[in-house]
Amino acid sequence: MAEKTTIKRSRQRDAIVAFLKTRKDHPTADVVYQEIRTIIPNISLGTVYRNLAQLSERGDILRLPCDGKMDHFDADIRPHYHFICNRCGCVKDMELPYANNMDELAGNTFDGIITKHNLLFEGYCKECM
Amino acid sequence: MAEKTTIKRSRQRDAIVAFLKTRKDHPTADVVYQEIRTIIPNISLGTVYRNLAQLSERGDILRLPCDGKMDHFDADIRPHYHFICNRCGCVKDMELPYANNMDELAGNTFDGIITKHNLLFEGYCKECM
DNA sequence: TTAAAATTGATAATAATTACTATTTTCAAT
DNA sequence: ATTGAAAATAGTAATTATTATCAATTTTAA
Repeated sequence: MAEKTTIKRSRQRDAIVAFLKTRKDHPTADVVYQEIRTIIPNISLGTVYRNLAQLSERGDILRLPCDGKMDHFDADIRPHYHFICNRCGCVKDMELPYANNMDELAGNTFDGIITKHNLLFEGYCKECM
Repeated sequence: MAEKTTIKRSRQRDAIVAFLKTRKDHPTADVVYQEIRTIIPNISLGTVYRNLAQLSERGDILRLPCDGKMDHFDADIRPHYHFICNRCGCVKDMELPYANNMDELAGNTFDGIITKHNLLFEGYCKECM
């Protein structure tokens, strides 16, 4: 039952995490791939996808769904909201306080269990205005 | 400049809108396709995608992005929030009041223009609990 | 009725992501 | 340090959802 699975470190995964920590712009999988390739030239794109998925499932990074566009990834795991520019596609942090009680509040009027919420703002960033 | 484009009605598009209006569960494009096929057997999947895109761009229906899963479509165009079940994937309406001032509020702490926001709740529906 | 433009069905193409598999790497127990 | 089982990888193939293409059909204003 309890699928015990030992996690072993890898140079590739360490590099992905280290790279994400240097960036504030929440790169996509393909950007991570291109950048890591400058360090580990023969890393596979599948490896990048696999590790981004594993890391976000473990809670070591955040996966940011962006309304149909490609997911972005964030090494800052503190819950916070994001903005996506409809022109250039950049993703930025919002300074709004995170609504910790939002799920509980929403649950009061919902027949089921609410485990989380995702709030994404859209518009145009200052560079695109 | 102003791309004036006359819209002509079509049996296929009328059928898609009519179908969506009979449903409260916000179907995906492929569900729309399967259902419309019982009325118009040789309708093309491309036609369904094309019309769902056109209709949502015109504001006649809502496109609901669902955190990486397939988009769902809603004939009820009054702004409201949604929930997606992480087990069965169903999408349901939330009864929460829509925050009309959210974009303006968020704009106060953001250097750019915010045109809209998308709030999606996740968890388990009552059938899946 | 007619003709220009929108729409369609059928199919091909694309883009993003996942699956597969033989090989390599990691690491706990010797 | 050595070993061996499990995890991870590179490279590639396959899949999935969606969009593009285009000749033929349909719509609608004049």
